[in-house]
Amino acid sequence: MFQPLPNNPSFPKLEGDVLTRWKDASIYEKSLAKRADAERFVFYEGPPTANGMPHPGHCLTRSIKDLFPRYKTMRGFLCERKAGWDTHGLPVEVEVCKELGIHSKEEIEEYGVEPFIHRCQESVWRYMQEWEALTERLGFWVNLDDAYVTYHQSFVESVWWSLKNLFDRGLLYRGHKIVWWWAQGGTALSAGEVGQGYREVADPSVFVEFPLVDSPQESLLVWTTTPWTLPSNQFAAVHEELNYAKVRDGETGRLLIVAESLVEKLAGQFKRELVIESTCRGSDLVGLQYEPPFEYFYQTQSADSGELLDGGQQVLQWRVVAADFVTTDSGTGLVHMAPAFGEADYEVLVEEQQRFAEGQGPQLICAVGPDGKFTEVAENYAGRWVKEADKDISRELREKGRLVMLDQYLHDYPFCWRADDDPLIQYPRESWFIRTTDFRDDMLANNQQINWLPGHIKDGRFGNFLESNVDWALSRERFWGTPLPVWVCSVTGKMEAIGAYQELLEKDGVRGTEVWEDAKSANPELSEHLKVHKPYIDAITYDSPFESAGRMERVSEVIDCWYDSGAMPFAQWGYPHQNQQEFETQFPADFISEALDQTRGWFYSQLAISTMLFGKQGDAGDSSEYPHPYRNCIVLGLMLGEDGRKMSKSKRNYREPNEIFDKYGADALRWYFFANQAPWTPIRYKEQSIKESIPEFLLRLWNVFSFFTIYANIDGFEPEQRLTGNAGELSPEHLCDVDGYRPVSERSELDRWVLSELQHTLTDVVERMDRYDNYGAALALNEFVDALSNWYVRRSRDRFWAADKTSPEKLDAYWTLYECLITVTKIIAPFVPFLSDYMWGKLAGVFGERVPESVHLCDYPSVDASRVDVELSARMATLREIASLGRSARMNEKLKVRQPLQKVEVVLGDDSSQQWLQSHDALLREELNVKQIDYVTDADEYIDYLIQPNFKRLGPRVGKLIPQVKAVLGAANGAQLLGELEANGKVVIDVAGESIELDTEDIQVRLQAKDGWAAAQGKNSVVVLNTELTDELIREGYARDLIRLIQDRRKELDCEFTDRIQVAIEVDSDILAATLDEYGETISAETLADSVSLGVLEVEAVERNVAEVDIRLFVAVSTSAE
RNA sequence: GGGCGUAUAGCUCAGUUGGUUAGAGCGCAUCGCUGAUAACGAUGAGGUCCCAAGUUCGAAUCUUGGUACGCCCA
Repeated sequence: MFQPLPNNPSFPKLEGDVLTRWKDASIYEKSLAKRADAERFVFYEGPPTANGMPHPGHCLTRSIKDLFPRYKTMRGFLCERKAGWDTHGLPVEVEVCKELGIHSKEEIEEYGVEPFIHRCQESVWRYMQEWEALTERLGFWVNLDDAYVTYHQSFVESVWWSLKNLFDRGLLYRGHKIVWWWAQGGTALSAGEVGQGYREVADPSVFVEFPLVDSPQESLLVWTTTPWTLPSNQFAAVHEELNYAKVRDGETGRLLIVAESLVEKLAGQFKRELVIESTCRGSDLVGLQYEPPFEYFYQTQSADSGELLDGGQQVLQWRVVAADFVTTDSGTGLVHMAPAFGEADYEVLVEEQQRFAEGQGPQLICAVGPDGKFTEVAENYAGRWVKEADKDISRELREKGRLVMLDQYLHDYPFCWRADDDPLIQYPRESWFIRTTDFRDDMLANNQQINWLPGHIKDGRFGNFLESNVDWALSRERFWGTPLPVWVCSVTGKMEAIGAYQELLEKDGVRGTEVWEDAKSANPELSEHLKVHKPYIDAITYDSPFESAGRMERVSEVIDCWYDSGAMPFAQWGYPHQNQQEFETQFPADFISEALDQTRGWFYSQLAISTMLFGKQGDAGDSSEYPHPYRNCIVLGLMLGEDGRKMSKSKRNYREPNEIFDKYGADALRWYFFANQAPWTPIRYKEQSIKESIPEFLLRLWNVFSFFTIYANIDGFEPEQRLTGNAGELSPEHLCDVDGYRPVSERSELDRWVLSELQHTLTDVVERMDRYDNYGAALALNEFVDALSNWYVRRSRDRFWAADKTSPEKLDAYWTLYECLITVTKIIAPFVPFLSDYMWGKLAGVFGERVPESVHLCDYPSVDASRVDVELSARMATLREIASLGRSARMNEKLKVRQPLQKVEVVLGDDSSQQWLQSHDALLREELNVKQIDYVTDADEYIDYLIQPNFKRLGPRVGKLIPQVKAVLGAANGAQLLGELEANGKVVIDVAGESIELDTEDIQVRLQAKDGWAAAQGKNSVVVLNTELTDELIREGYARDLIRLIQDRRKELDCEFTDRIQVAIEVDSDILAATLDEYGETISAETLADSVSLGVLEVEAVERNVAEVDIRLFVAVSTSAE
């Protein structure tokens, strides 16, 4: 016997019970053990960081990350799921700084790097419990006990190994990077931090003349909003393709060179006449030398020149160069270049350097120190904060006669998010780079083989990003990160990279290890992993192999934490120092998924590192075939709040995951994620939508499930008694020998239909899930559950309620529904793992140990194509369409279903199903409440046959004639044409002088009900009602009205359904009185009434209305059930 | 400024290689059911498929150009 179900299911509670069972019985571990020898499906966990609270976006990624591994496991693969944690980086440091109430790097150093690092390491786990709780509550099966952690020694050493590999191949180098620099704090800010600090300010807007060396009365006119960068000017840039004009300044009489298209605009701005004297191309200007606005560098370097690679000499700087980014949107079409203070400017410098022979090109000049103040070189401004010097610089330029115009310019400019008043400046810092640009083509080739979902990522966002690849700026001048494993010789400056801690210890003359040992003995609690971190690792030095007097000391930087995460495919195993085999069997990943924001993050870092190490040019592995390290990648959309805007704690525009779990449950949330939209569309996280996934799917399934258990128990349907021995996984092959389980072919059509639909659904789901299309799969499932509930169960009620508990038909119904439920339970297991396992527990649990203890230990049902009956499916669809059309026609005629009708006539577009439909008359009669159904072939009376060409078929054949074919067919006598077609198998029509032969496939028939009939038309059929009502039919209708009113009243009176009642009706209507007379028995039987009479009872009367006649209804409860 | 994406019913979203009646859920209206019942079902109203031009016999779908919004980058 099945365990009775609670009346009102509480999904959250049920999920709690399931979770407990999973944990107590180690179901996850068993699911892996079962596949121990199976083919692998490799999944990589993109490590989240546990020093922030998990939010709804993480629920989405974790749901998707759970769905496919569960699915693949049930499909027979071994899918290990190693968790991981991203633990390094600036966000951790910032958290700790907040705690300590400090900001700048200096303050951290004052506080002490050592205690600071200790705090970072502790802080990393701050929200660990919340993360673990959420992971578990959501049903994300992942091995948290064996998680990889990016600060762990083994992980760090793997990263070192990879960096040493790159270093040894000459792919790691030092260069400059222009960063957003917080001068007061002495630190660079990440893009994210910079983005937070933009605000609108007014900066000076200056137009400055750069007189040409060879023609001092002519000047280049440039524009800048940062006058303080002018002393560090090195070039002026033009666009080669633009037209430039020499204009006479009406006020000074000087010649200015500006973009031609801007002359008018500038004249207006300067409020002076600018007369064009001549024009030229930008390319004509390239190479011209000019005099920069300040002398500081010019006075000593103006004559410096170098040897060009393609021969000849050229002056190094203060000349015009070409650059593509020059536009005429603002400014003058000529751009002042100070490579120290702009990334684009710096790139120009690098390009220029590359034109010269090694060591001969222009060097970066910079008149500003890291503190944001002018250095000694800028004589009169030395020691002044750059922004504050803007005014004086402008004044000096005016005095020199170089300033054409000074104005104010409103724009957005970044400030430090930690110190509102400090504007950031762009500033060059020395930095380590990885030469990823050498691998651009390899990465592109690798990318081409990746299956991206959605597909546009490949050649869109991600492909474009790879196309415009620049070298990876790897180093960070920070504290909590993987130390860059490069040691420098104190004498020669030569360097080498170290690939493991042990390797370091084995160096000659190694010293400094005691710093860690002392710290550890002073505080034995310290994590061993810290010894590979700052400051301990910095203390370790060794004898230089390059110079006997030299010592090797580590460079001070740590690395970008994106490198850590990108290294996880091998670093999670500590490869190659250990676990070689684990790495090899778990590389590359079959499946990963993260949100769109990881395009330049984890998706890139993984691809880049893998391509460099294991790709065609790599030497670290067996240059596996592309793609690696991941084959399929679902890129999730961003998650938005209730209002469609960014989720924001302060706006409170979203619900906390825990609140959702408590109110609706994890399955509701998961189903909402899987079944509401393609996963890559930006998802609106709305409580209402999550709530709605319950009645839409979960509850509907639950109701079928509940219906089954109730009646199975009433009827004593006990599958566990009928099946002896091992029950397998209750698949068809195990059920087929069971007592009372008839072969499907012997069962009723409805049974065969629903089982066919089930198979069809399964086929669809498998096919879609294999393509990583969870949305399509969920839609198919939803449709099946709807069909099961609203057609199969509804149409099978009679059999479930039949008195004969042992009839084969009744048993068929139970076995069919049981099988459907069992199979659905398995199919939905990866989607809604809680409800499915709960259902498994109830439905299969009756077999005790003869079946797997959890649905998650089952195989995914296997597709049995022989059970799919396409014809039956189509016929049933037509039947359902007819039923629906009948209801629609009644609605239009305002003939409610309670009113019986004598007859409907059904016209079929295609009569091949007619016989079959006729054999289901009873069903249709009941659905439509009619006495008789006629199938009509000659239906000219009711309908027009609209004949249309089959466009898809005929289009290619007749091309331009299609409109005329359509017209000819439309004008033809449809019935006649069809008759001819039927008789000859073809018709010939004349169109524009050509005869075209058409067969049945070439046309499509549409039925159009004629006016004046109570008819409704569908795709395949038309249903015409006979609306003529006899007194007899009317009385029958009234009887049903009365029954309903009485039932309503019973409900109002809170009757138990076994309560007997007495009914009296007071009415002034002959026909109603006659109805009562005629149908008294029926009414009594339907309403459990002991008596039904005309008149009154000594109880409260209710006013009601039947057929627009007022009645007073008396219902008295005569006995109560025990 | 560049790249990518999105725009379809009141709301949230589907729409399969272009095929002539564009779908679902929610909401709304009407009706039904009352032995799955604090549920459920049916039917219906509701659409210039953002705009414009083009390709085509035929465009929500393809092309181009706009507009709006989002994300990434500068």
